[in-house]
Amino acid sequence: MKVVFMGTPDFAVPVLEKLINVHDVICVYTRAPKEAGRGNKITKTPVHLVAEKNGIEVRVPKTFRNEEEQEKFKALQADVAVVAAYGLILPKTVIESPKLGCLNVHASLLPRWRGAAPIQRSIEFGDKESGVTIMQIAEELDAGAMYAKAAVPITAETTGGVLHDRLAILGADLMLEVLSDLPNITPEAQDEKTVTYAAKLEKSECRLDFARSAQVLERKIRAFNPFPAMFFEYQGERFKVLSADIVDTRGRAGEILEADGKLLIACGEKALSVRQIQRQGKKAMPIEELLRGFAFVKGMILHDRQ
RNA sequence: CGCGGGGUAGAGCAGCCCGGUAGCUCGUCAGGCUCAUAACCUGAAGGUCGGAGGUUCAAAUCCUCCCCCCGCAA
Repeated sequence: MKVVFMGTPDFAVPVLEKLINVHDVICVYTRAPKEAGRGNKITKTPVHLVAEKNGIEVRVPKTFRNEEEQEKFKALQADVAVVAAYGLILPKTVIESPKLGCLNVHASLLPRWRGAAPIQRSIEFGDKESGVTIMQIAEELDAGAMYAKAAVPITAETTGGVLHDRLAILGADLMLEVLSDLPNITPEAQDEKTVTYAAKLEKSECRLDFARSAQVLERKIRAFNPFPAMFFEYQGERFKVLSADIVDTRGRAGEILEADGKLLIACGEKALSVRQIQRQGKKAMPIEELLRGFAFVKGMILHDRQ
């Protein structure tokens, strides 16, 4: 099939790569390169790089609102468009242009967790499972009828990063399955009553608020590992906490209960024993390693707000 | 030229500002103690202080350039 692919971040890469193996990807749309990272260097998107490597035409329109861009899309005469975390709103004319429509892969079991950060939110809110959904693109965000879903369990060890990578591959495989039998599948409408929304991740929610319970914080730490990562400040330095265990101990919220061999911090309810930590300017490491050369003062209170 | 931190023994850190025999915690090895142990005691090995120049009687430390890692902001 003649496929147009639209996607931007790492999550979209496995889908694109698998599509290239099986179908005729005639054009790739992605977000325009922009200044990013240290030094603010111009950086192409992960999808952009993969497309280039495979010699596929890359288009980076800023918007689809103008007719010219819409016409250019139609002129491709694609059989189907596959969209994965593209980041641009598609107007109706574009959605309806490919013969078999536009398919989207979304990293949740819709209608739960429509929106920007479904992977992290599912872990943060203690869901027992997550998954991917292949659906039609509709004008309303993530609201299209569903072709297929695949679920994966969320365990006490599931981090945002691990789940992200797993769903990216699962989504890619499921997308290919659906494409192979597309005309014979009848999409199922989403139950609007059970819709939830996954708000995008904000830096402001990454500061550890030790007044909250250890359970809530541990889930957030796990969901936000490795990115954007929860952190606390100690003597003006920032420390990311990549993983932690819940310990049944009490203390004043934010108090360093132990700092020798382990780092135990009291929370509003129970306490957190830090496992993986990253000091600013340093690499992530097990807490025991940092503690061999760096001393936290026992009894000090880590404030949630400065 | 976005802002900033860092590269010192296998690991984690101090020392650098105010040049003068390279140090701490852990690990490793050997021995001792112990019913025993990730415990304790004694001893040992292990470093061209990221690289290259420069200043100096003398550079981990001061100056210049380069390489690598990371945090922040976008």
